[in-house]
Amino acid sequence: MLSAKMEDYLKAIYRLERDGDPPIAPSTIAEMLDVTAPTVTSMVEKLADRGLIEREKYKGVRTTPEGETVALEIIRHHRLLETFLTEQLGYDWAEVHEEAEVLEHHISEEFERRVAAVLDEPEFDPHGDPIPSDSLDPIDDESATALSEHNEGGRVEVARVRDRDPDELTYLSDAGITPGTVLTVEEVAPIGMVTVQLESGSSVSLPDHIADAIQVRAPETQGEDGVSQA
Amino acid sequence: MLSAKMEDYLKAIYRLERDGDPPIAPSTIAEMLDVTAPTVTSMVEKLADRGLIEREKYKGVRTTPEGETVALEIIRHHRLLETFLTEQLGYDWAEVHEEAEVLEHHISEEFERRVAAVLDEPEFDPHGDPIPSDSLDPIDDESATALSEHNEGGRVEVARVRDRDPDELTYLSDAGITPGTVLTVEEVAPIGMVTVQLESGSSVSLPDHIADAIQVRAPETQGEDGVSQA
DNA sequence: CTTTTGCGTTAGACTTGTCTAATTTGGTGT
DNA sequence: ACACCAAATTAGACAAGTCTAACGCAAAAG
Repeated sequence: MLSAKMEDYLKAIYRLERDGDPPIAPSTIAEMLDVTAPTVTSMVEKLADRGLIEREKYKGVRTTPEGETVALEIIRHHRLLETFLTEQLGYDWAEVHEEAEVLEHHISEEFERRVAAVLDEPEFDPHGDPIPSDSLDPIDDESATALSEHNEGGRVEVARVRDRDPDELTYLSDAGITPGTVLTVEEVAPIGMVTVQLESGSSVSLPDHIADAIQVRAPETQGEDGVSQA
Repeated sequence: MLSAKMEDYLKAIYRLERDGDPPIAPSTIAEMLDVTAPTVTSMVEKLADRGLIEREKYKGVRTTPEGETVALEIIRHHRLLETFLTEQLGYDWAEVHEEAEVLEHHISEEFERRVAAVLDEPEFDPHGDPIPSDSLDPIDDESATALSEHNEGGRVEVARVRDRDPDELTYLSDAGITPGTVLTVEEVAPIGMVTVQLESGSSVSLPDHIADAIQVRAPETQGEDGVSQA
């Protein structure tokens, strides 16, 4: 059996592979998990022994297919739990991350199955992140672009919000911005700020680091066709 | 913060106090938790240092009020989870114990509150065990008697089933015996077996160890007054 | 082609929870 | 009162996961 810690490392490595490029340097892992470099060295040795990552000394690591499957399993747990907490227990999207971060390591496969069934096999979590399927096939993550890359006048739909800061998430949902929200880029100020206009007409200004975290795509062509992820 | 292990010891000690009498001997704790005696010695030292139990060397331990509160908190988590798993996720009462045994250590206070609210502040879990209130006051456990102590002809209502063996629990629920079931003692055989008759007319024979685990009380005088725990 | 410098690894220690083996304690039986 | 026995404690070891300090590699700078 894998420990919760090993699962955390695997999840972190997988995430870093998705963003940057393999191999992933120990220092990067250390920073993400807030541990020291020697701690990472000893843990990656263990994961490599188990065949969950490939390791090249002094270079870095990359997940093996088995390691990727483990990471996807944990991510599936995490996102199912986040969805469950919001839909069934009335949590706000700002609160769910922390709770899911702990529980993801402790639920059984039975629990996973039953939650997925109760939620009707959801495909996206409350932040718009895709939930890996039961078969744990790799997910394609890259169909959306950051809001910060769009120019004034662009009309887009929020796909995902890659921010886990509770205050910032609460601010966004209070402002009416959640996955599915359609908005227009009103102004890109040169001082590190983007102002968007919602369909309700209200304007919201966002600092760059938040505009970076908001992933958007072309709006649903129109109307309610029922396949929106919200 | 308390580790999951410390919580397990506290819960075990509290349970043993409820059954037998304090002080609780280390060997008893060791057996319940399936660890060796020296392991218990070192753990009770730690718990005593933290003020959660009182310890008399070579005698045994007893919980302090703070220790009791911790135990009740974990028991509340456990029983709320068992109730939640059956009512909201469709688990069978035979399956819930194991899952709750793990999760009880990992849910937040927020999760506890929300589950309790969704379930409308339940007072009993699926096995008929009382759920400690939010204020964690000690619960009185002793209003019921074992089915095995009743004589032929006695008519009783099942209050709790203190058995966690999945096969036995499945057998009982398949036979129609769950908390709230009214039954009559049909025969007490001298070979370690009790036969009861359900209101449906069907008879069920039970070995002593199961009849010991079934706690009963005088049936609700009659009719549906809505305060039954089922 | 050598030196520097940053990052990674090695060495060694600490904590938690566990074990086995050895020793001590306290009550029992004669 | 003494010996004995069962149970508890002490002693010492180990695995997991972490740290700090010391050392070594390898790529960049000159």
